[in-house]
Amino acid sequence: MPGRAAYHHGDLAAEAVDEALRMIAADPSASFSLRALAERLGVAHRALYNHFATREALLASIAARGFESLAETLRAAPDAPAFLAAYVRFALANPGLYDVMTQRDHAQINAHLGLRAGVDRVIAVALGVLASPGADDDTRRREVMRVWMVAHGGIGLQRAGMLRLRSDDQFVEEILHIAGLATKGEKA
Amino acid sequence: MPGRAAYHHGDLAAEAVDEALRMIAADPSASFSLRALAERLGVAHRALYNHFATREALLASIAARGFESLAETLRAAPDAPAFLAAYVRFALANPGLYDVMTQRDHAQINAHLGLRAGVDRVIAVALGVLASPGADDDTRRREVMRVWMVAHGGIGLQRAGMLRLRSDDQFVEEILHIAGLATKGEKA
DNA sequence: CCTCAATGTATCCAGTGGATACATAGCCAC
DNA sequence: GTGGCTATGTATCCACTGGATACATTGAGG
Repeated sequence: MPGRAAYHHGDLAAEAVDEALRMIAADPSASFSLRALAERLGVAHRALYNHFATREALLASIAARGFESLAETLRAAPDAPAFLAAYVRFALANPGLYDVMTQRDHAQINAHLGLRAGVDRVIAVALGVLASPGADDDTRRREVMRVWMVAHGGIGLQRAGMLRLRSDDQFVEEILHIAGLATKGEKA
Repeated sequence: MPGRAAYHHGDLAAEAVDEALRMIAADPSASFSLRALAERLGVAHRALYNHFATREALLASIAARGFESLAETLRAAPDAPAFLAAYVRFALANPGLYDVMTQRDHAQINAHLGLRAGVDRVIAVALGVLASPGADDDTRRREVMRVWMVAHGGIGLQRAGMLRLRSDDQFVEEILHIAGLATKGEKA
């Protein structure tokens, strides 16, 4: 449980998440290991279990931080094309983190308070930028989901090498086109 | 490599892929293990390495079979809504396999011949069903990519529990709506 | 028959997530 | 103070993983 001050180490829970984020950013392809994290923190690997019940719980906390960070990034987007571009660039710039964020198990998202909150913040920002102000809730939700699905799916396909696009810049331009949010003439 | 007839076991390579598909279908959440597979085949776990250089190579072969199977399923779809519905249902019905298919590494897809071929077959079918016959290649490709991105992204979000849709049927109906493909009597 | 390469086996290794048992350190009640 | 309580961290073990090396078996072709 965070919030507790320093006993031996000084808030190990927070430091663990910080260091894990650094490790994941440094080498997204390497699978994240509790032992490697513990070694970097100069701590017995078992110490982490005093703060996170399982490895998955730690990953959920990392994901939560990722969604907070993503929401903050997206909040700067003035319109739909900027939103989509920012989302895609975040995912491509932080592939390991994006995986941790989006590959959590169904149940975990609702179980982990911070994670649920992070996801909801992203959705809230999206509703503000992407949805038509006057429309009913169902329509607004669908407008958001459409962009989200295109973005999430496009990222997955791009990273899997299914698309034949060379650079990430090219991909961003292309996905704006595909989503119907062309950079010049754009619709809702 | 395959093609070789029975020495001790009878084509172990083919049997390994078959049995692996069964295991993945039986328990998608369980992480696939070479030892468990070998035990089911009644063979030393190291024997598999005589046919597949690494675990990833085996997974690539599994993915190739998955794409073949998917292409065959999709070929029956008469129009775009049916195509999208069939794709989504395939993924939701075979979650473990779909993960193996879509989470291969970029380089692997082009390295593994069968895998590349399987992906291309799916794309070919998609072009036939989803693209406007008269349009130029860029437009046709984008039409396919748009549906593919919505499908792939939607599946990922649904499975991650990001959407709030209860049943898979509900999800199929919703994604047809979101993709702008009418929801009249379609069912797979 | 006899060689030889393909195939399968035995055994080892380092690394993993996780569990149990124990040591330590700070806080509070007395 | 002091003694206990609980949160924290450590030591050690376990079953399991992917992978490597060394060896046994098998069957086909000379």
